[in-house]
Amino acid sequence: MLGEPKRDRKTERRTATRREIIDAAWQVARDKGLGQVTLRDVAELVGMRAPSLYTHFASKNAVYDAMFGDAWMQFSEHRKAVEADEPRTTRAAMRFYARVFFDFAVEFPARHQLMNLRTLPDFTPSPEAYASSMAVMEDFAARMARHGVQRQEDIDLFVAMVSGMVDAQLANDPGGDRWAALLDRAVNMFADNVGITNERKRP
Amino acid sequence: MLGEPKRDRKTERRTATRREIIDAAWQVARDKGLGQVTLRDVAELVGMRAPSLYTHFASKNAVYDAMFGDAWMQFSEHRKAVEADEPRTTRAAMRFYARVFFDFAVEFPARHQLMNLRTLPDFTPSPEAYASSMAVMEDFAARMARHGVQRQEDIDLFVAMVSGMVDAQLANDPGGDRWAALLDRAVNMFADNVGITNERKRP
DNA sequence: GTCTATACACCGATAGAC
DNA sequence: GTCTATCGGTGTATAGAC
Repeated sequence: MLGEPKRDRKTERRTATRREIIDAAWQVARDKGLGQVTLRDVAELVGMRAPSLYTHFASKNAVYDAMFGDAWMQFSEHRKAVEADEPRTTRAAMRFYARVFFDFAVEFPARHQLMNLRTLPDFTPSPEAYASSMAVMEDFAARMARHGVQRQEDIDLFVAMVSGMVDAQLANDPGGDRWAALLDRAVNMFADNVGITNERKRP
Repeated sequence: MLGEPKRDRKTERRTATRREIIDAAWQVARDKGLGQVTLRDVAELVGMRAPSLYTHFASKNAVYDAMFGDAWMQFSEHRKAVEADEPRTTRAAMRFYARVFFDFAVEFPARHQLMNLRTLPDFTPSPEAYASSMAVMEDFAARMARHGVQRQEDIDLFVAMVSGMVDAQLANDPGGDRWAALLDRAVNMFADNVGITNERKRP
């Protein structure tokens, strides 16, 4: 009797197709906006008809859900990719965290909208997709803890502040740097508030 | 010969109908979400057919534009209505400004989305509508100036921070108070940063 | 199993009768 | 000024070809 093949080629093909569909959806979102993603446009980019997408996703919101999880995965990988540049002193590290998040968000507003706002009709991330968001937040909290910032309220304040800078930048000065130029100051303001008194190094 | 009538009854009726349409659109936005506003639903609420709305507005985005201007008018009037409660000391006044804005936004997320985010497909406020937003901001800047906060960057930082708290509250803890409870702390953090050293009174 | 063809209900918008 | 009729486009669903 033959054993099972080492690799399940059928499953591999399915996940590859899902990957293609998600990438196509990102491209449409980047070109036309998050809310302007239509299944017909996505299907055309991957060389299919719109109804065929239902073979791979149960609904359009299921595509959004996969994109939500994917976006936080992207951020997680991007953070790892720039990890070598992370400064060793506390305040500089915090400015770095904020800048990485800010630039990532502003570079692709539709993705930021999906990740950090709840403006899509009838879409709420599934628990599985939300988990990838939580993983990033917990990783961030751990880094902040190493700098002596332990409390959840501190993390919440930092995140809301940086995200607010992003939204102000996108809504009131798209393409400019009016709020980007204020980001370092905002982080220093936060560092003062949580009692970071010097540029002490991490252990 | 008869002179012109003192009041233009036809114009009055037209503006009254526009008012009815805008109010109906707000009701739909509150019930179903900003992006779920359909001309058919709005028309039904005012007792008309959808195409008849085009007699009063050139497009659906023209309705959104009128709502945008109306929303900032609403905030302006609400601010005046609570003016008597404004504390006389600087930090308390700033906490008050933030709280008034925060509560106004959280009470009606769809309105906040229209006022402070740019997530509606193909909608950008017209210069006329944006002017009512600018008027509110200039009034706010004047109040902050009386407390010794003069620079535009300071105002920008304050606004982005408070708006960020609103979005974090709506996206990550809808109906709760996780970020609402951090608002006073955020304002005090800002006051420290701009050098408000005491609870000095306004002149 | 995967995809195509087709249909449905709804959307914003326009044309033209009255 | 409001109506009916209608257009192209949308998300969704199902039947059936291969």
